[in-house]
This record gives sequence, structure tokens and C-alpha cells, in this order.
Amino acid sequence: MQRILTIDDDPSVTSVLKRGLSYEGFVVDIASSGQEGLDIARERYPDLVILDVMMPGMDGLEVLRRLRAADAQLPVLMLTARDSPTDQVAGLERGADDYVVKPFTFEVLLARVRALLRRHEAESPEVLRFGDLSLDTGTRRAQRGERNIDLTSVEHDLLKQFLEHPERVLPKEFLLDRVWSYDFGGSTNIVEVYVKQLRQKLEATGEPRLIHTLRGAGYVLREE
Amino acid sequence: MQRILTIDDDPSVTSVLKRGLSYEGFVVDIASSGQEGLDIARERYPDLVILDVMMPGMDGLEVLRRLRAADAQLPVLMLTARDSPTDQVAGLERGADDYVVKPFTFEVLLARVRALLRRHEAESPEVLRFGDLSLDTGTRRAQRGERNIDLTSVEHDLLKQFLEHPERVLPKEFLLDRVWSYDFGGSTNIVEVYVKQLRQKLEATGEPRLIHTLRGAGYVLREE
DNA sequence: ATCCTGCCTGAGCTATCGCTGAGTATAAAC
DNA sequence: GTTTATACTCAGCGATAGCTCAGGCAGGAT
Repeated sequence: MQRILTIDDDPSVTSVLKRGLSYEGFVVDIASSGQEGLDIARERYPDLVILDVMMPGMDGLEVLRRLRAADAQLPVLMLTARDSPTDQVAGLERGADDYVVKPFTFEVLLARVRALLRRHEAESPEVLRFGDLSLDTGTRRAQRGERNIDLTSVEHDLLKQFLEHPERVLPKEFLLDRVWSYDFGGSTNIVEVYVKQLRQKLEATGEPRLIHTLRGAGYVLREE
Repeated sequence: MQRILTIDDDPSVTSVLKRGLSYEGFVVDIASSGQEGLDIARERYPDLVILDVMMPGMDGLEVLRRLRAADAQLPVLMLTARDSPTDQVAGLERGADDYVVKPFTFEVLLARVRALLRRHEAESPEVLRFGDLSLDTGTRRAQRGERNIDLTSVEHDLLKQFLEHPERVLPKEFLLDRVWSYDFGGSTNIVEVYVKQLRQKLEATGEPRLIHTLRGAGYVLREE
């Protein structure tokens, strides 16, 4: 389940995107200004951003710059109302991965979105690392030092979240949202249960703890 | 819980704001003149100020200037009765972050307030510093020199107050108000207890004291 | 059909945190 | 130097966040 953030001040655009992309199985967040977009991006970690160039207040190119400052890998698809090549070039040069000229058909946009995500998928590393811990997302096998660790799929997904956000506080709700689905009914106890299991596997031969509890806040992946 | 100070000589405006914003969960202070506004701001450190341009006595622009002199970061939302662009421009140029033209609907005002606070939030740094002390507000971990210090959430909130107001005298009532809620029943002893704990953690390996007692006045964060 | 593995739930347990209250120390005032 | 107000300290208690365990259920393998 992949997350897309759309940033556009025009509600007629965002509502279409929201409906269409949701129908295609994406989780869609809406921001109606550049600032709001940055805020949402910071706490939701979308897999892809659709960004309008022309907006009142902070303009698209500035938003793009800041998004990239936070995460250089994040795929960004620019929407440009003017088909003036200068703009498109400016956007692409500043780091947009692709652009679509308004007005566009949803089909075209969807194709670009899929292409970008595929490309990003292909480019993103199979193996995540932190300290002496590594996780091969292809084979779902983790390694602590030289020791191999088999993970179940939930364990894998959970550990992947930690490795994708090292040194960051991940609230239980965040993990629940990511690893289980966003409408998961149960309590956060399940997170605790799986964190315990993960710790057990990661520390089976007495290695130091990597997943730490921050009471009242969540968990963090960090050394010592 | 965020604090808003509204400065306006018109009671019909302030009463609406007070009621509406309180309902939205903000703590609202009211000042009916520029001078009173400055006084309250100095001792309450609001998170945002709503400021009328047209007031008898000290006018809004002057108040703005003085507010900014004390805290250049403080978000200020101007209320202007005339929609004359000159005024708005003058206000914004002198440092107001946004303005709303009277008459306004509460909805619009609320949206602006939220936007400003979010923006300010996003801009405020994750890591606060003072001397050899730093505090990561994300992970709630402090550092004294190279030494890491884990803090509980109350300890963190308390230390954050000191780091946000360095070299300033913070009365116990102020800290009580900020760290515990404004309607906290107990005595100020709790502040003493937590100051002690903080000192213990911050000076565990013999570092010089940073939080000093000013008998009868409060505590200060300062070196020496 | 049965066994096994993995996912999830619920209940009880534990440790930590936040707070209180009483007693002690210290500084200021007289 | 004594008194008084203010601040500090410490032990302990209650609440609760987080941990742990046992068990039920479902789906796939044997």
C-alpha cells in the first residue's frame, strides 16, 4: 500500500486525484498549500509527491527544493499549468523526476505515477543497514553481524520501518498505520508484541539493544 | 496547548475571539491596549499574537515593532479594519506574518491562525542548545558535552522551557503553568522536585550548574 | 484430516513515572 | 543570633504505559 501526497491549491484537481488514486489502491493525502505539504510530508513520509508548480504563497519549485533537502530520493511529479518549456526545465533541473502538463487526463497521470514508483522501487536498495544490522528486503532475511535471522512477514515489515527511519521516534500509531493497515481495528498492543519478538530475534545472542522504548512517545532505532 | 494573545480595544472582537479560540482548545489572553498587550506578552510568552492595527494610544504597528524587538520569531497576525493596501503592506513589511481584514469570519481567522502556528512549528529547530547542553526535542534526549542523558517526558518539557527562555527568570508559577497544565491543582513543590531531578541528571559527572535558583523569584538557565 | 506456523487477542504482571507530604537545610530579615 | 520564609530532599504510593504469556484461529503444508 503506497502513499501519495498531492500538493495543489486547486480543490478541483486534488479532489479528482484523491478519488482516482484512492480507487487505484493508493493512500492519498491532500495539502492545499506548499507549507501544508511540507508539514504533511514530514510526518507521513509519502512514497511519492504530486506537486503543483503554480501556487500562491510558497511556489512549487521552492517546495520541491525543501522536500529534496529532507529526502533526496523522494519521487516528485510536477504539475505545470503552463507548457512553457523553461518552467519544465527549471523544475526538472531542480530535481523533479517527471512532470505532467495541465490539463491532463487521469490516465496519463496514473501512468506517470506508476512509472515513477516502479523506477524508484528498482533504484531503491534491496538491503537496508544500520550499525551491525542489515535487512535484505528481497529475501526478507535479516543479519546481525554474521548471524542470519529469519523473519516472518510482519516482523520484516516492522523492522523495515525502523530501518527506513533510523534515529527517529516512531509512535505506535505510526507503526500500526504502516505495518498493519491504516484502518486496523485493534489496539497498539500488537505493536508491543511484535517489537518484543523482533528484539528477541535481534538480541538472541546477547547483542546490544537497537530498538529502544521512549515511554509515552514510541520506539527509536538507535545504537547504545 | 498553545497560547494566543489578542490585542484589540474593541471588546466585541476580543470576546468573540476569546470564546471561539478557547473552544478550539487554545489558551487565550486578552489585552485591550497596546501597552497592556506588551506587558502580557512579556510575562506569558504567547505562541501567537493577534493584533489590531487601529487602536487608541500606541498603535498596532508600534506594538508590532516592540513585540518583534523582544522576540523576532513570534508569529503575529494583524487585524486591519481598512482594506487600504498601504496599511496592509506597511504591517507586513514591518514584520507581521499575515493579516486579516475586518470584518472577518471566525472560520477564516482560525484557518490563518492554524496556518501560522504550523509554519512556526515547522521552522522551529528540533535541537535546542545552550552552552555545552543540547536537547533533541524529537527523541527527548539531552546531551551535556558528549554525554547522553535520557529524560522522562516531564523532565524534557521542563528543560525545554529553560532552553526556550535562556537567561530569563522563570517563576515557578510560570513553569507550573507551562509544563503542567494551567489548572494544575498541586503546589509549586513539584517544580522544585523536578528541577532537582534535572540538575541531578545534568550535573551527574560534576559539570557546572546551569539551572540556578533565584530565591523568591524563580529559576534561570545561565552559565557560571 | 492433521499438523504446523504465523497472526492476533486479552488478561495479568511489572517497572517506571509522576506526584505528594513531611522533614531538613539554607538564605534573608529582624 | 534568632526567627521566618523559601527552597531542597527523600521516601513512598498510586496510576498506567509497556511487557509478557498463553491461547485461539486461519491458512498452508504434509
